[in-house]
Amino acid sequence: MPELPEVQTIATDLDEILRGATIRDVAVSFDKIVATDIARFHRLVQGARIDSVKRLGKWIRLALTGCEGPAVMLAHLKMTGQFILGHWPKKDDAWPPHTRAAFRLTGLPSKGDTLFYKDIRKFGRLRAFDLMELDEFLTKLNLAPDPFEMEAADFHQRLSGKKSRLKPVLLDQQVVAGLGNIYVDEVLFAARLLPTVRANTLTRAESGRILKEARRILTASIAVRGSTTNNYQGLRGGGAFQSHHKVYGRAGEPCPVCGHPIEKTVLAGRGTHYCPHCQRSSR
DNA sequence: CCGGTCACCTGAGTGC
DNA sequence: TGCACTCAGGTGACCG
Repeated sequence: MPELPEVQTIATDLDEILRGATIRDVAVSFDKIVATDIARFHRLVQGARIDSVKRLGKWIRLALTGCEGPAVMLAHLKMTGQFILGHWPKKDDAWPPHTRAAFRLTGLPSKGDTLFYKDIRKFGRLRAFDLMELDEFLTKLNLAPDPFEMEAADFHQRLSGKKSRLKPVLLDQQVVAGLGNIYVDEVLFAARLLPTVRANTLTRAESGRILKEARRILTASIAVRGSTTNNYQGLRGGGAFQSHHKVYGRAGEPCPVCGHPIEKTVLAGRGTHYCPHCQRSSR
């Protein structure tokens, strides 16, 4: 579901609400959602204080202080994961629909005492680590910096090492973190480059344009709490950036720049939207 | 290294 | 109404 702006919105909200709270109870109702050893997950998380919540690419990172010292919970929402605040169910009450895990907290300002992790499609994953394990995991993940953290020269260098088309390269979280299917299409439209262009053929001006447009679009989206299509709900409702999408989800509609109908194809297995008139392979 | 396909899952929308 | 089919904001594994 979420890409950088949506994850940023969620992490910022969670940080504000959860910072300083303590996790009193943990319940996991779908075991596969926890991708590290589940008994250890409980040991690391139960009783821990939440020190901060931050975004890392499309990951959410909760810094914890538990009985065994510092720990970290990483969450990846994949397509349909959500964090929602609510109330710990009384004895026989059911969990809210699609609840996969729940964290009962003390020290919350209001709005309930429980953080629910919901996930319709069950693709999302929660992990808990001590700091050494985290280091090991992040090394394996090899996550690239996001567009705000990356210099233009570094970005150009990374693209110049890839023979593939721009679409799959920009989706690759080891090349640049945070972009997903919506924002890649939007960024390439703004940068006036076709998604089929080979990444290693770009000039510095072209790669610079991609990075600049990525920052501009992501910033604009964060300012309105991200894009909402189907399932995304932040802690305070959905975002509004979908109404600013120029090509994503607009196949057949006129291009906002030239009026030519927006086309949709499949590239790298993903629906890909573009204007064949405004977007070119070079120049 | 690259591209294509599938797997992981559920639900919404569409067309007959 | 019911059914079959397609598609969905992500990623990882597998194969040629």
